[in-house]
Amino acid sequence: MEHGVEALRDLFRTIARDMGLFDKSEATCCGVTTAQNRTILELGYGGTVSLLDLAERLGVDKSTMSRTVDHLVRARLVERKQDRENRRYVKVSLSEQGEAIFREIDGKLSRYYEAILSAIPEEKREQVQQSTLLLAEAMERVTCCESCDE
Amino acid sequence: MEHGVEALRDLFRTIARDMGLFDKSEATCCGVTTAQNRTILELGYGGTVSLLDLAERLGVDKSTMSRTVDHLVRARLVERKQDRENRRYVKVSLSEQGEAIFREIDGKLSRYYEAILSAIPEEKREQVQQSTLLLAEAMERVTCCESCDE
DNA sequence: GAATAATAGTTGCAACATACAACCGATGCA
DNA sequence: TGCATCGGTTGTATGTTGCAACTATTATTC
Repeated sequence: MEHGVEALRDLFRTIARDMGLFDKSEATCCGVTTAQNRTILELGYGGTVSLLDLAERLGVDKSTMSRTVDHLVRARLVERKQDRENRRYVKVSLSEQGEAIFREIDGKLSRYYEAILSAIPEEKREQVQQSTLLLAEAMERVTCCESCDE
Repeated sequence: MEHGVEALRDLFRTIARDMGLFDKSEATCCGVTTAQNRTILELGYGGTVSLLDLAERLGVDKSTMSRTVDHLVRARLVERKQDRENRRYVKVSLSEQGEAIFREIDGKLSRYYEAILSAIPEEKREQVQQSTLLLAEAMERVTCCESCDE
């Protein structure tokens, strides 16, 4: 079990690396930067959200988020709307063109994960999927209960 | 199996998100940026490498790499040395202080993955580790054989 | 062996990402 | 009514990113 940590870490290093590379290629293919890509995905999956919400989900400062949204608005991919109920809030959502880009990226992602699944021996797929779920749950529990400096 | 792709993608979204957040916190905790952090890790695990090699592994342009190394050299964490055999090459390696930072980050990573493993039911750990290996192998095969636009 | 090509790296440039701090307007609370 | 808080934006400074042009070094070709 002890040496297993090292192995797990190594594996995650390659996984993170591969995901990062795909992330980049996927973004540049669609003519957006990776930060913009992540924003589009978050909006595509999560629907309309406030700017601060968006910043929190992506783990960036609200000022950074504001400017990334600026770029996307200028590119006509995203729309800013003031919330009528509470005028402090800015509701951010995908435009028509933004939705199109989202569907394109989403399709790329589906094909990517489809390819990964296909590359796993058929009789192992069930096990891998179940394990991925366990892993995701474990990570969720760890990241939300742990500060960085202890 | 078909709906499994969607599930897998969703899981990976949360995994990628959590890893990204940890990546960031781990870097800022040690006083370096995430790009610098990745560079330090690559040098720590991979030893002395050429600049172009480093750029390729991290998936960035050589100019970007050159400048990131600049910053690390200025911060005394990394050393540049011309290769005597072939004077075109620049050998990049961690300095004494760079090694120290690396060990610090490496320790953080170990504790992180240790925590994740601990958060997985004991009787499932073996399975999860095996699955992670399968997944990493599958991703490796997919990313290296696939262009982004098909 | 000299001309040429290819390779490794650096630098100029322009755009974007990033965080912190200061600020502004809107809302909540006392 | 006045103060605090909250959501966002803007100023500032630094880092990241890629493309293209450049230098220096090595390999190739004739």
